[in-house]
Amino acid sequence: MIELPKVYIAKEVEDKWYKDWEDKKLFSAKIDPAAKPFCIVIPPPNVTGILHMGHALNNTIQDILIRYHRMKGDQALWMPGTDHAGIATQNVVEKSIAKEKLKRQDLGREKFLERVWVWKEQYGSTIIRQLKKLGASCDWERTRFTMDEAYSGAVKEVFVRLYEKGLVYQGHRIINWCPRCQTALADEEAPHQDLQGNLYYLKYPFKNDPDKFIVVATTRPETMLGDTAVAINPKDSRYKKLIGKELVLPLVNRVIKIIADPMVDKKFGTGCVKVTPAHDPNDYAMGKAHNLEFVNVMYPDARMNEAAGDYKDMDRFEAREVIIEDLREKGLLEKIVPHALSAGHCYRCHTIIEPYLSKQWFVKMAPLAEPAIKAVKEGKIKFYPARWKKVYLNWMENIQDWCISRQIWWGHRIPVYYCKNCPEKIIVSLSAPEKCPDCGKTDIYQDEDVLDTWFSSWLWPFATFGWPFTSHTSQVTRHKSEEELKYFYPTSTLVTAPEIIFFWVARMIMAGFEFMKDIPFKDVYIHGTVRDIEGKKMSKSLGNVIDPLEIINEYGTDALRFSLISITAQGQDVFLSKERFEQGRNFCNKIWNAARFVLMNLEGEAIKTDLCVFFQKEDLDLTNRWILSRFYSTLKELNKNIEAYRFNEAANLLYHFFWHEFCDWYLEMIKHDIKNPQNQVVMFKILEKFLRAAHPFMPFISEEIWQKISPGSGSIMAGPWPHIQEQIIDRKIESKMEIAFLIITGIRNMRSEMEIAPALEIKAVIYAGNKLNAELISSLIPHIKKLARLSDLVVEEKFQHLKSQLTTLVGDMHVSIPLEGVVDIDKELAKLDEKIKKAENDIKAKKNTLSNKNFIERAPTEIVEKERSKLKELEDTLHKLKGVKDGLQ
RNA sequence: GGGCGAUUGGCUCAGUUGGUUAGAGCGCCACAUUCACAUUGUGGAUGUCAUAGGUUCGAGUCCUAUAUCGCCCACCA
Repeated sequence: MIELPKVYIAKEVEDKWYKDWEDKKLFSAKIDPAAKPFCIVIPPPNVTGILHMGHALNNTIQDILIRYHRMKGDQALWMPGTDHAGIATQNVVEKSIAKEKLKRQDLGREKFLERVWVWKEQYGSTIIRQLKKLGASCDWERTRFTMDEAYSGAVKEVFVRLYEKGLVYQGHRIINWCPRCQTALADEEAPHQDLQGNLYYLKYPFKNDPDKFIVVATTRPETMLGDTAVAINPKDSRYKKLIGKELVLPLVNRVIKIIADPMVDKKFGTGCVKVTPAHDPNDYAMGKAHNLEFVNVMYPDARMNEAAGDYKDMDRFEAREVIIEDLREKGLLEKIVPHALSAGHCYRCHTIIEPYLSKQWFVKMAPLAEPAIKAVKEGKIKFYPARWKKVYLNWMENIQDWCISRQIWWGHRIPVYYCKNCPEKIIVSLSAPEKCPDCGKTDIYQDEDVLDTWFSSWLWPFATFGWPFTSHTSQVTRHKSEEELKYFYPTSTLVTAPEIIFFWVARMIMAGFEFMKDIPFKDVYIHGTVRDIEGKKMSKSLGNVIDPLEIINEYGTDALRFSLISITAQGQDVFLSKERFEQGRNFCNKIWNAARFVLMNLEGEAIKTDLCVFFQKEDLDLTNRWILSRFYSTLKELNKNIEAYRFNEAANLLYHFFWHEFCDWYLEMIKHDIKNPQNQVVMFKILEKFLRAAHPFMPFISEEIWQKISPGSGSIMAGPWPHIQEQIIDRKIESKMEIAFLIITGIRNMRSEMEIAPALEIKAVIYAGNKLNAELISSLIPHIKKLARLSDLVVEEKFQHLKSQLTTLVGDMHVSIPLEGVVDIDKELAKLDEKIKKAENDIKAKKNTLSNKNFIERAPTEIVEKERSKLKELEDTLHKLKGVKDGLQ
């Protein structure tokens, strides 16, 4: 007999087993030609990251897949690592040095980067430690960082290769500029958000007739300082004749021309557009087309610059106010109309983006997109749920060039060098050239900018294996890495959130084709976003965050994982409240106590007995055959659902089987005959196999119990996944038992209705209807008697109408309980009559109310409705009471 | 402007190619406690599956509109 404590205390077992798994290197995967590879690369969390519910969900799903495949015998590799997260990390470290009243410029590039590395060493593994708390079975020895030396080599290699292919180029363009982070951003990094702004109508006087104006409408009046034209639509009859006329730009007194461009919408505003080529992408295009001057009026921090004259040094929004006031004073402001608009916001600091003209590096995307589109269209890569395929294709088919240079310090420095003597010369090279290839001088300096973080993470599925292997010092390790990449690539499944599709998923597919000539992964599982119970995104500023570590602390990791998974329908957002985790905790406790019960009652030999011995003998009774059949049916469904990424279904299968079939029915049935050898073996085997099947979902409790029941047999995670025994699955047996359950429930129901004390044993008669049923029921008599608390159960073939017996129908069988001597029938009848009388009176009263015209007309409709439904309820009750009375007589 | 998702008992949600009587968790009501588990057990109540049409032998599921909510994308100044 093995004894377990009464309550499962997660805290006391989790760390112990995690350490044991790590010590035994159970997470490590290696090349095994005899096994199938199964590989997941983790979406690398930011080094600045701390575990939130999104991570918890994302990594639980990955861990389930990895543990499942590992138990199935695959070489399951979960490649871990972190992302240097350029802007985010730089911001964090800048904040930290700000406490010392320092700016990064005070330290200088080198010193600042030293500080970032120190910070990274100190805090960068926080998220890794937290993933371990979650039970993540990553192959930690492989942990990569996107700024590792080898990884950085891959990034450089890719830049150089793409440059040589003509796919990386430098361009002078309007890009998304974050004035706070002071860097360019890619389009995806500047998501649009709706704003309530104004449309300002400004009057621009004609040069030759200063009393007359043309009126332009703008949402950003401060940019007027940089206007170099006013545009109208060439087909606009109102303004056609004005084309070529000159205006005097107010406040700056620059003479600008009226030009015609088809891009102008006649219907918007006045139909006249101020053109600011240096501050708006459309205006930029017009500026190019019409050969206009480009006047940049802002500093990189969005204060107005010298070109803004008197407004110099004002912030852009302050300048906006002042300019409007100045124009108003001069009578050049026609009106201000409230106007809803949307503007890009920095995805790191939420500052409103300034479209800004600058020189940046870009990747030409269309050629890269082509094979990536094809692969998804042809189904080589599948999205789960499939609807994301459309989102992906839509984006890919309209892909824009990717701005990859960032004006920050933390990141991969662009491998481009310039010669001070040859200003036009661009040297793209993996390492710093010693001298200029043109003039031979050594006055060489590197591009100041770094690369977009995503320009490194798009290589994650293969760069983590050491690609392109140039940094390997020895042939042996190089060979090993190359072989590993061959074995594990393409990886199996990518698990991520929808907002990452463009940033990362799409780009990995492109990089995969470009550099590996193959897809990076076969399946993409997109899970939902974790939200609070009101559907709001969890965020610190809203204060609605549920901290997974707090849940782990309070309820246990398995409770967290199980609860999270069981409510995550494929691809749907998850609405969470703290109470949800009680379900997982309760389930853990149920498993714990069932195991405790089994172990308490287990005799030594059962553990060692081979289940197959019984099967061959075919001498298992109905109950045991039933639970075995149910287990394997469940297992079959479980496999199917895990493989179809239907994790909630999988979790619910485990839950339902264990709680409501194994505990509520099976254990209750065998309880009174628990020392029966076949019950001993079957209950033990089911527990054991269930633990294995539950392990990917609930790794800790399954291991803890496993170790109690199978000491010395190694970790459950290294053991095999239960094998489906098709021959045990028997629908007939299952439906036979279902009939028994219906009978038991029927009797319990009648007992409850008659208010028969639970402890009181009564008699029951089953009129089976035919011989077959009669035989079946007879074999179940002990179970039914026990579970329905019967002193006696008689099975008859033909139904007999007897007095004082309450009957319920189960299929074609009548299940009756004689009430004579059990309840005082006269008393019951009297009670019933009283109830019936009261119901009838109530109904009368309600009907009276409802037939009162005044009431119907004057009372609020909801009150009337309430009265009506009350009446209906009463009528139903009456009907039922009469039914009960009929049965009793 | 385009696209996507959601709408099912009091609450939160499942419901996989259309197929018997639409499920779960939580909550609620009644009963049970020397029994592995009150983080429990037994029983119960609550649904015109958003609305209107259509296809079908059959629709929560498919089609077409409509409404409400949410999300994503987009260069209307």
